[in-house]
Amino acid sequence: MSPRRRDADSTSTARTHRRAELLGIAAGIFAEQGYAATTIREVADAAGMLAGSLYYHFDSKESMADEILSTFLTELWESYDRILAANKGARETLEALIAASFTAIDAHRPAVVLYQNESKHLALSPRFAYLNESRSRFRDMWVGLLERGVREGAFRADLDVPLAYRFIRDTVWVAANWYAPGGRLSADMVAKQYLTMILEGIQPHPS
Amino acid sequence: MSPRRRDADSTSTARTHRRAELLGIAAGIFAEQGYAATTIREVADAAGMLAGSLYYHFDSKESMADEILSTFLTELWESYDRILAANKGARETLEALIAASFTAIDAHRPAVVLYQNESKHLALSPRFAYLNESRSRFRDMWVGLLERGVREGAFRADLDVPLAYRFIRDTVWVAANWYAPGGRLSADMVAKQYLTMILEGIQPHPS
Amino acid sequence: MSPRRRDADSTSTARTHRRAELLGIAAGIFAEQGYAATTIREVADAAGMLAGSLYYHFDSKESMADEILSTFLTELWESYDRILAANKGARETLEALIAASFTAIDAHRPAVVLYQNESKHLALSPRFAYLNESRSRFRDMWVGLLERGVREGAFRADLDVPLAYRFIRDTVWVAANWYAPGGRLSADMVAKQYLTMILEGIQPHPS
Amino acid sequence: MSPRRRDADSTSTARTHRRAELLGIAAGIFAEQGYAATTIREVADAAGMLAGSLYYHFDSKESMADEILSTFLTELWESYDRILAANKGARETLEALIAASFTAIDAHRPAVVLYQNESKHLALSPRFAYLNESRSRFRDMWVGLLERGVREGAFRADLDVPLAYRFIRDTVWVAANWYAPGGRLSADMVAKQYLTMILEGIQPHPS
DNA sequence: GATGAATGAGTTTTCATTCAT
DNA sequence: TATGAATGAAAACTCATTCAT
Repeated sequence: MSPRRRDADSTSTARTHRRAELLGIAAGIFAEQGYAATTIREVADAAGMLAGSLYYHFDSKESMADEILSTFLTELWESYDRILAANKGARETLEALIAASFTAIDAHRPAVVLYQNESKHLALSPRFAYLNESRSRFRDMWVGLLERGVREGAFRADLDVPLAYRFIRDTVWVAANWYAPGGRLSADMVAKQYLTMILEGIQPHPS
Repeated sequence: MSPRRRDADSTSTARTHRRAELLGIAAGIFAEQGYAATTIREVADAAGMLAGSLYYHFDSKESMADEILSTFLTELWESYDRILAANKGARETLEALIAASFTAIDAHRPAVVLYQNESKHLALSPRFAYLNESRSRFRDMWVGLLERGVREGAFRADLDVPLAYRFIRDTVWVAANWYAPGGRLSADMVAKQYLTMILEGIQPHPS
Repeated sequence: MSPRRRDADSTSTARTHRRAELLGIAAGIFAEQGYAATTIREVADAAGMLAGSLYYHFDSKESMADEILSTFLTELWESYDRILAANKGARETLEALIAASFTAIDAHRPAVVLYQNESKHLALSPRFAYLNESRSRFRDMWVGLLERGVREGAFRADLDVPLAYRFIRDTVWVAANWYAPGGRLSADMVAKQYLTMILEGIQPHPS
Repeated sequence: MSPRRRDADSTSTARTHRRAELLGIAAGIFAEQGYAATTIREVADAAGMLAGSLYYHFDSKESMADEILSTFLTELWESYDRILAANKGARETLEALIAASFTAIDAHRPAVVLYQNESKHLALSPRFAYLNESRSRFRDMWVGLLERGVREGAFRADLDVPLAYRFIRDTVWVAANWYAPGGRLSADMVAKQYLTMILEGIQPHPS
């Protein structure tokens, strides 16, 4: 509206875009090589600029990882919260959560790999305290869901819930390490297959 | 010949012991913090010596990782080969392989974590070519086993074998990240539970 | 000639004003933090602009220091030269010089601090040769004055003139580090007190 | 006594010596060029080693400044405290404090210059909080002494004590900027001359 | 006049490694 | 066997400066 408004908007939008672009590049390399093993220069090279120039956009290497992870987790929890709010049965909820997780892997594969591989060390620094919080919420969500499912008869009565929680959590997220968007299997198909294996196992049905 | 012969022998044994001890310390820190994020000084500190002193025992940081990984893989394959040589049915073989894997996790947890997290990057260097070989053998073993199981009717006919291979591989090895020797569940018990989940899933049996 | 002539004039005046304003800001920060420890960005922030924008006004960081110092020294010497031209007795001249110095501190405190702290290093570069010239003139002026005062009986006969020169010089200029314009004591009052201490010391008069 | 005792001692002594030596070199360059304008490489060059090697001895550039300043201040206060404990009259105490200050300048000239030029900025960081404490104690000591002297009739009744405190403080410490150990005037002689100027001024005695 | 994005040279710092003792 | 002191290469980061818009 104001004559300067469009400028301000386009500028701020452009900056946001550039940041996102650079973070995408960084996330890819962090995921591929590991955070500690990646140098700022490698990221800058991939972005077509000099190492120092990255510091115009970001405070530090750590703040890049921070932004990658927090952005990813925010989006992830939005999708999880939507599912939980739907208040479906245990089985359907589990199904939706797993599908959402594979959708997240599809959309943010490098961020997932980074989270998977580095969150343990990063969480030691106060700046990354939210990683621990997220982990707790995650555990509570799954354990709660599994316990409800056992009560409701959706899951086996003799399920070791804490163990099953880890089983599912690991199994799903580690898939980010090999999942290739655009490969033989789409995220949806992998999700469906994994769901079947998790629910019914790999043995033939006795029925 | 030398009057110190007996001494020399005992020294050499002691040296072997010391190496193993140091490698155990190194593996623990590598696993905890990541290989690239761990400094030689941290390892030396934990061993109660100065950084330079480690070089009396080892050529380089890389050679420590090398020795940790190759020792672990050698042992692992010995146990796998024994199982494969027994020529049991697909289901029993899978059962034994998973049990052996958890036994390995129990005995070499840091090495497993190191393998899990770093083998991808390390394998790029020729020195670690054996990592790739092991990975291939591993995949062939599992894919072969699963295909045989499908043929024999031990596993579901509609199993996506490559996917199931990854499912099992990831699920088992990632457990090293949280498994605590001496915790609530022994390696054997975790193996049994995981086996049930892998074979039958988490749903109640329709039977 | 040009139809924008009047504009151009007012613009040029405005430019001069803006320069002076920016130099004032820069001088303040240089004085507070030290020249080397101050970044162009800090100056720009304080001026409400971006670092690059300062380069529209000034060639370089060095040229800012240059302009701050040369402006200050030019004014200072004008006031000194007026005093020297009056050809008064040694005591009265000293009195006037000290008063003028405190007036300069009052008017150009940051410039004085900058001169005090940085002239030694800056003077190494040819661009700042005038700092050395000023220093020499300064010394000659004071040593000459003190020697004359000793000859005329205005100052103690046993005065170590080079030492007294430094004593006075340091004592006066270093006051810039704590003098606060608008504080308890005006520049005039500080000058008077300092003059008394320099002339008569802090002991009571035996008279 | 113990066979390893001599080794341990000589080692630790050697390290202390080396540290002190390096700190002396660093202090000299810091004083000459300013702390911020001095690079670690310059210090290392002067010490005949590579920049990185300095980090075997010191954590950071800042910690070098820290150690230089704290060592100096500790020694300075030891000498001041000895004087204050003697409980002499105001004039004699002032005399002794000024002499002690010039002795400190003689022994630790670079540290004094560093303190003089950089303590204001450094004191902003919590690590250098002791600089502010020292400054307060310093002011209290001098103000107390001057007030006592005025009461006892040792100093002029109309003395502006806070101003006189600054006058003396600055006058003495700034001398570190030009004082050359081994020059025309020894520290003792400078102290004596300064003391005369401070007590009696530069005018001839009316007596 | 000012911005936003970059450069490039330099800074502090890190760290695997070496080596005389 | 281990220490203490260093090396040297590379890391993260800084900052004065440039320039198209």
